[in-house]
Amino acid sequence: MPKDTYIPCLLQLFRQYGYDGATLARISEATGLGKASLYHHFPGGKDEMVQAVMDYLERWLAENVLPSLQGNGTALEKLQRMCDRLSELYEAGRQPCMSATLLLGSARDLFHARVQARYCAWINSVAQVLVDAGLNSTTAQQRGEDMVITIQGSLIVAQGLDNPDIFQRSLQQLPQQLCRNLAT
Amino acid sequence: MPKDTYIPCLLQLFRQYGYDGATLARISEATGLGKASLYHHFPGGKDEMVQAVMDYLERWLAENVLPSLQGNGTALEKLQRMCDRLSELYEAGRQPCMSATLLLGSARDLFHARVQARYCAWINSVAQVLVDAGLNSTTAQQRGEDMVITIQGSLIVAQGLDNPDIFQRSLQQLPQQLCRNLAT
DNA sequence: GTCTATATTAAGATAGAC
DNA sequence: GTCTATCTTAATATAGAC
Repeated sequence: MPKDTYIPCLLQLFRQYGYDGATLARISEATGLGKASLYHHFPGGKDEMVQAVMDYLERWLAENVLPSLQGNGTALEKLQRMCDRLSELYEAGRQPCMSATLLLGSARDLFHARVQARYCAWINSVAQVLVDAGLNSTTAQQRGEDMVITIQGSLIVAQGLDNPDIFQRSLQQLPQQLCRNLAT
Repeated sequence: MPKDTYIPCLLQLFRQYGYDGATLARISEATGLGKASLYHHFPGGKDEMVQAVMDYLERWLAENVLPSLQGNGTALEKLQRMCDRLSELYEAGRQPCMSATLLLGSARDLFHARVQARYCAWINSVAQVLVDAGLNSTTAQQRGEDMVITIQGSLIVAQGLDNPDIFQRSLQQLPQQLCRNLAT
């Protein structure tokens, strides 16, 4: 089997258990591959597995999330489309975010630079939508940050209260929050 | 030395490295105690260490955060005082939250129930302040949830962007957000 | 591309001296 | 209350057959 086959499975393990908790024993069991086979596909070990998942996620964002911000419609409509895609990615609040899991653990330094770059790109994309809709760039930047804050926070609280609805409610209110005081 | 001496050090390790990443080797080095001494203070091992840190945090919240909600003043003033205390706890955004770190890792099941109870208590306390100020209870509950969402989310994003100012800005805007459309 | 078998290191945990 | 020494298990990783 080509190694791409195992990426969704690896995503699942790393976002649920974190870098340390996703042991080769668990990975072996979940993928159905022996440890030696895993090293055949990923000679760099877990480090390379995480990088491969990040490649996959970056592709997914580039093909699904960012285009929803660039199509037709008002800023509100664009952000609503984006939120629909994010709800898929996080399975309506049932799944944590891998980047958050990696930031909060011993592997932070390994992956921090890449997570930071992705957060920046995402924030800037949302800010650009708001600037195009007439908002000043300082406020637009803040609201881009607020978007990631709300996503990440509601995923944590959904985990903590064991209630995915909290994520869904936050996501549903988010586009209007980001577009408040906007002419369009 | 009494075992309480080591709690702040343990808090630091668990919130930074998580349950798996805070190895006995690291704990031994940071506390200056040998492994056997650690088991003298905490016979239950890391599990008991985390529980002791949670005891400490619950005491800290009960003595610092909750009283700031029960003193004199408007709802806005109460929430501002609470945010000042939280800024101390998270060292102005430079430190992650231990409960989030524990929720996003392999030890989730061990500590989830206790984290859930604390989130609920905290949300209810804030909701009560807003109800007392005239808000209906459904909206007050939602805003209590929004408070934890904003705290947790801004701590994650502060870590991700390596910029604690994001936490400080969110915290500074939070009380007014929670009190919006309020008569008082 | 997958396996069995194994090497190596580090993890959590305990015994018993001081 | 702290230590050294040790045990047991589990972790990452590799060699080499099929």
